[in-house]
Amino acid sequence: MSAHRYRFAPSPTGFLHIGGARTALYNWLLARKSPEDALVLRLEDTDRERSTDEAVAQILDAMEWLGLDYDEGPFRQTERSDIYAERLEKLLSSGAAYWDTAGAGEVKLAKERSGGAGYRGTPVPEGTAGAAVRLRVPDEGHTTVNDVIRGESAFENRLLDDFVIARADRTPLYNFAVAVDDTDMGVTHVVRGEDHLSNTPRQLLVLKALGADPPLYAHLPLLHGTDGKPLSKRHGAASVQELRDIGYLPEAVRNYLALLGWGYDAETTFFTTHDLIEKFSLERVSRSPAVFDEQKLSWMNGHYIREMDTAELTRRVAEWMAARDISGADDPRLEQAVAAVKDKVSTLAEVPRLVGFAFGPVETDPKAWDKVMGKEGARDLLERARTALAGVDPFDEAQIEQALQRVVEDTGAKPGAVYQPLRVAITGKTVSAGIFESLALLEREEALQRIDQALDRL
RNA sequence: GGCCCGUUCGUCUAGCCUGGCCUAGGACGCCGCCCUCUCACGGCGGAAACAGGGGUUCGAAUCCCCUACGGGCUACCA
Repeated sequence: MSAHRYRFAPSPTGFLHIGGARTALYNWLLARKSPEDALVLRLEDTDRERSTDEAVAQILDAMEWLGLDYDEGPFRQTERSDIYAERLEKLLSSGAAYWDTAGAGEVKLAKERSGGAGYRGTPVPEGTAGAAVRLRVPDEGHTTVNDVIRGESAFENRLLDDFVIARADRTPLYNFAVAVDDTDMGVTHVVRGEDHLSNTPRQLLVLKALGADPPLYAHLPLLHGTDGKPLSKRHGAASVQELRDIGYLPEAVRNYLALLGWGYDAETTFFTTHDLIEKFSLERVSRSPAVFDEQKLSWMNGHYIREMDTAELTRRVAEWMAARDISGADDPRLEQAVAAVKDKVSTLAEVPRLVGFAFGPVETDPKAWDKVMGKEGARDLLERARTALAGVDPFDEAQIEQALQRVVEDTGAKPGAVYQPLRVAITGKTVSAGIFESLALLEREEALQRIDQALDRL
């Protein structure tokens, strides 16, 4: 059995968008299928402007968070100029490539005259003003892309231009550089976005000129936004960094991303990463674009949170809070707080939102106050609840519940009429964790104090 | 314009290759009911799709053709 080498090539713009993350994930899943396979990370950074070291570091950081490790790389295009120079020379001396002075305008003109046939240049000596290197494309035959997902697509050579593979200063262009890297790095599988399908014949032509065997290609459908337009930076594409900030779990993101454009069977929705590695296959990848739907991600994330061990979840929440200087990250009651809201949240960010009251002063929402405290009998019930709570010992959920239920029974009030004023008094909001849990979390002294404060205001 | 790719519920998809088991299945979302201290969670039920038109066939979501629509590429960007 031979080893496979998968190539993942993000643009290091400091921004790993959802589509890129999915491509990374698919490559990673494939490369992890067998121990001898490898994931090669090649960075598409001919564009020096955007690919600063900092931007590269951000991409790598996002991949690490997602749990996508690589075996070789990151290879930066800017650091491989020797290799491209050598291959370029080889093509030039064999006549497979030549210097030509035509610019975009001339190419367009020539194509119009020839009725749409591909542009063919006239070789000039190196150093001629404005000359760049073009690859000689055959006039006859087809260049056929054999795609694992889409099958065969044939492109007529006659219609393809002799395209530029290097600038006047011999720096390589994308279609050349990438093909050189594929052979040079021994890449066997290229799994990338569909936007590269039309570039593939050009890369195939370079490979052929170099006398190299092409890798296996798989072009994934693009990802679209909720408006049905392709996702792009200026088009509200979420990045994995943003997903991390909002409080998504990497395992949930992996699961969700895997399902964007791929399905295993009619009913399986949840996959452990182990399952994914085992079950994922390119043959089952969809051919049409998928829309990134955060609602479903959110639901799935909630599922992962509920399934997670509370201690582990607490660790994640603490880490998330600490990274954002949110108070309570190192509070010993955090685990108790997490347990109280585990069923209610769908992201890590919602945890401090629901239990933050326990880790800092009450911030009373005026609307909540008016709505609840303005009700008939609110003050009286709050007072009775206070009295009942003062005698609870130990001050734990079970005892608190008993005591408060007695208040409900004795007064004949609706449970909500007793609990809501209490909730507003101690949390400042109408929405929070369960009232018994919230009270216990606060502990008696603090709870009573907050109730007294509320009573004073009433 | 040329070339290439695509089109199943609002969304992600199963089914398509190897026509009949599809009165098209599941999930998110939505609506209703139940549970309930708020919000959630959970349970139950519901509305909701084969882009259109021609063929082939006893039979087509599945095979063929056309049209429409969407997208990509067509840079001395990647």
